[in-house]
Amino acid sequence: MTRPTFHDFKKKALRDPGVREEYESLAAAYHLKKKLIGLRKKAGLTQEELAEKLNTQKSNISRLENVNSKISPKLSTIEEYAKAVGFKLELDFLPIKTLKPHNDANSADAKSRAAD
Amino acid sequence: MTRPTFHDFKKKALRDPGVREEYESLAAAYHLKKKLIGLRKKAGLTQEELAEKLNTQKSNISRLENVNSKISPKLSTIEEYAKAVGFKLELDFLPIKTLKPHNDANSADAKSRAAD
DNA sequence: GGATATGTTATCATATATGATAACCTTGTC
DNA sequence: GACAAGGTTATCATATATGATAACATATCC
Repeated sequence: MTRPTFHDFKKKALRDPGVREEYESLAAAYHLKKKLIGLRKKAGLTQEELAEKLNTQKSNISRLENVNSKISPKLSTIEEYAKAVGFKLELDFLPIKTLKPHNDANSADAKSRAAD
Repeated sequence: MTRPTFHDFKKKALRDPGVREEYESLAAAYHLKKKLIGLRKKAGLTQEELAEKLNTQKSNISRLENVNSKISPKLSTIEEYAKAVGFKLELDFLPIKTLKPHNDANSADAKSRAAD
């Protein structure tokens, strides 16, 4: 694959505190939905086709993907969506960085990554 | 009642090919709850203390963490929990290895992922 | 224009997560 | 035994995600 993975991008981007801040804010709401759309299209599926795989309606897929909708989906919904488009959802818990006045070269952030 | 350990659960689940399909999500759910408990304890909080930080009741925290509960929490619930114990939730989508139609009895599929 | 494909929005019904209260169970301490 | 701390379970009320149907909007193609 020529494109950098999300992990690669993330790793690099998070080194920059400015980028990190934006990343954090986007992560929750906006990023997920764009991510889902991207995965679905990568799988070559329309909303209607995906809806059929998930035994639901295209309007519900639209609502899930729509940035304007304020819903916070259930975990299982995202998991099923991911599986239907060929991906597995993984949850990572990253320690919240308490910004110290000066931080050394090797921040312990990535090391103390708390996910499996 | 006695709660099943993860190994008990895994053995039982993998023994029956019929539940193989379900294994991923169930294991993920089991893992999540264990993960949450670990993070809370690492933060040095009791269920009651965490409940207070989240403006809710300890019984609700228990329900969320309890393996026996069949709920699939909202993403926002997990996010808020994580934040309250000092972590940030990140979602990653990992491509599912597409298996060849060669499915004999001991496919290593679930095995490789189940390793912890 | 008419038709098709894709996605959106509105609305209602239903399922389920969460809030809240109370009772209960262990374990430990006195 | 009495008590407290930490966690569990049951139950009800409420909030909200999801299921379902229909109408609408835009393209695109004939």
